[in-house]
Amino acid sequence: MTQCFTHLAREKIEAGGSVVYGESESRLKPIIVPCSQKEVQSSGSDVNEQTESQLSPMPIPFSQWEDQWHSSAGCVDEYLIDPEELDDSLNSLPAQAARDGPHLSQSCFTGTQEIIPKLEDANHVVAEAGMLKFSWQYEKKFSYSLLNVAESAVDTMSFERDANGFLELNSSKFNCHMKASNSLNLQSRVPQDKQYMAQVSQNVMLQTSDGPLNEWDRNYPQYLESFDSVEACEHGAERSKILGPAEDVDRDQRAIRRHLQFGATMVWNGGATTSSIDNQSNPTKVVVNSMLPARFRNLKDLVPSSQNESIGISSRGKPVSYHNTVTPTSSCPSEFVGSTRNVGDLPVPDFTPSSLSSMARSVSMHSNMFASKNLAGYMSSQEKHLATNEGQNLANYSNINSVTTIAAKTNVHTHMDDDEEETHAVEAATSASLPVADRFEELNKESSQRKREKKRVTGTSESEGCKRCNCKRSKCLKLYCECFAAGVYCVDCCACTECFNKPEYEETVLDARHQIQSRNPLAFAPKIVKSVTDSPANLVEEGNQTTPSSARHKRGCNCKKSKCLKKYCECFQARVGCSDGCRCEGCNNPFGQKTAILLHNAGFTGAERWENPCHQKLDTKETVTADSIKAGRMQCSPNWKELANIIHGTPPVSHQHLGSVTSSSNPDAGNSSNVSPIDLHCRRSYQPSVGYPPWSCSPLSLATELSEGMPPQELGCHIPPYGILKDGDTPEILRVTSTPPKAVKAYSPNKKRISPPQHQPQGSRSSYLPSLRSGRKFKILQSMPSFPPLTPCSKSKDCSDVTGKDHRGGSTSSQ
DNA sequence: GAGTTTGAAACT
DNA sequence: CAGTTTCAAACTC
Repeated sequence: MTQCFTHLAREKIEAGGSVVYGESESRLKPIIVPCSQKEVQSSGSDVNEQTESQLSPMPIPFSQWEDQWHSSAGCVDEYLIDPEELDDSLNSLPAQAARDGPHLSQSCFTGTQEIIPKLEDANHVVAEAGMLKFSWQYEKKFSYSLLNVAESAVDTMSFERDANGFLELNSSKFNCHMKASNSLNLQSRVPQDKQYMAQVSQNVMLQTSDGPLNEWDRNYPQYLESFDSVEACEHGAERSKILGPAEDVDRDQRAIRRHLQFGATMVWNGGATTSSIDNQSNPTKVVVNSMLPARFRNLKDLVPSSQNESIGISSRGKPVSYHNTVTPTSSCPSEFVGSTRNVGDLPVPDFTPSSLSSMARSVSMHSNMFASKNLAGYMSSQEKHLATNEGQNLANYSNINSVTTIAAKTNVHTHMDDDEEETHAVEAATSASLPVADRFEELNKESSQRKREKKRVTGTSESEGCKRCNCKRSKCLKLYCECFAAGVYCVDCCACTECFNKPEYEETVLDARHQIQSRNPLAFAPKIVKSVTDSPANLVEEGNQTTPSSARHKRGCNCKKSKCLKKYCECFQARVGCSDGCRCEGCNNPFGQKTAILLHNAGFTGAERWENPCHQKLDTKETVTADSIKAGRMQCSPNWKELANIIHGTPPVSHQHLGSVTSSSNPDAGNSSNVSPIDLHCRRSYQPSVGYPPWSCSPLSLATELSEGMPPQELGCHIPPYGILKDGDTPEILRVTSTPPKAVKAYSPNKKRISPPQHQPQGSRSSYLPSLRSGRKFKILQSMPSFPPLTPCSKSKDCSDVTGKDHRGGSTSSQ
């Protein structure tokens, strides 16, 4: 699938406290322009002119970036939005921004009242070649990790304000040290043969003016970059194919468009120039490849809201007042991020109730004051209910003024129903003159009581689309807590006690997250990973939920007694099949069983081997029992298996470049026909990269990419041939490679991947490649040190995060 | 709804 | 890093 990433149609450019909307004038230089370079980057629109005076006096050394990577030819800007699709109000945004800019800068930068919309947690994006761009401002903390699949490198950068209030970025990976007063802009060109998975998390701290909060609220979207602005474009991809019938899309998007403003921008500009150009000429061919529901992903959604555009259309076609727009962030919690599905050739988020719930939860987390209430208008009633509650209460907790509250209520009144009483209570509390903290405590207490009562009545809050935690002792600051693990704050419907996973305890939450991430940098990554290009044929439907058949649990389960037939099993719970990464016993996972094969090869007699059926194609020397096949146990995704193999084969290579490994060491070598595309993919991806361990491939990314294959699945999914990827299925990275194929033969996962750890003699792991199961490999990779934190790593925590002492990960495998 | 089971997470 | 403990969800009655 030819895919490139572009950025949203209209860049919102913030510089020095002003909002600048990048228009077509910057097409050839898709950079979020720092103020000082604006005149260079753009041809000078009215907007720019008007806001120029507001620009920060501190330029961002973009030139450094450009010196290093800039290739305008390689990053032709693309504006995915079709002007014709923009309604008048949207089309007027730039001018409007120009009008608002100065005003906003005055009202938003000088205040003293602090509001802390949470834009915490991750947005996981897998992107191919292109231009990664960030633009943000006002953040107190911003961390960004980039997993370079191709180079097997992990970079973590952190951004924080220094003592002088300057935003500071340090990154050795990008050879960058930047400071800026109000905003930072960063871009990183992604080579075409590279593929990244980026994880961004941030906390945004905004200060409001002494002006009306609703004013701030209204303007907020213009100050926050669209976070979820990773866009992919694909030739021939019809918009309707992606987003559904245009009519529906328009309706939905019109309604939701401005409620998805996010705290930062993460933009990929299409690196495939040809595609970019084509897409530019045909902006309707937009492939959205991010974590938002497709219906939210039209670029319109990313266009900042404006004061003028105060009327939208609800999902029910009713006008909805948006003048106090809430702005949920698209920074999705991991579980939602991992929950995408495909429509056509395109990945779109899973809209199952659970996903929606996750989304709603993420909204609450990421934008605690910007309720999900608007978003809720596009959810199922259950989800609306949830979002309404969360958003509403959080909005109030966040010291939104009564005007906003009332307006917010208006927005969601159609779904208030039995929550109305609560809302009133919240409003009352909100309007009271209690300190925020006290108010929160009070509300929290009441809320807890209510939700417990509610839960008692309904049996489970989940029936309300509100599946939340019930933590008693973890304080919701450990991964035990589902909310915390999902990267969202606990909300009203949680039944937790002593909960610290609330906006009020931001620091505590962050500390806890750092601590956990220090053990496992990817602890908050999606547990379920899937191919971003998973085709609809790969969807396993059951009930209302759709799970990509190629999706797998990142780390695998470890079930012993449940046989992966109960929700104890994380794979089962996630409705994905088990894979090599699983250490389960007696796997009967209906979504796909792990393949258990008894290998009778000499030296491995008696060892239970978890085999990849697709390896049959790769390694004919290995024996797979016919019974296993008959038993339908060859259910794993070939790609997934390959992932396991790759992972298996990496660390023991002893840091040697895979490409330098002679093919003679590989039985597969010399017979390229036996090498699966995935193999090629990964092997090519493992091209030596200076300074980076060749195996340091992101398991998540790999998994995501590798799972493109069509794993045979039960439940009636399409079952393509093992190990065979159609040309169209071949990831671009497979086609675009600068590494000679022979380098691929560096290792054969098959030949050495033998037995699971528990059957292995201690200490013998290194003697043959893979003895490690992928689960453990995942952990290994997760614990893999990041790029030499080139950066001073002001955040020692962050540094430690990636230096990873997480060697514990596989410990559970021994259970 | 209390008690039990289960497996992930955390700890040692 | 294997073994153990803690934890909370899932499950059973």
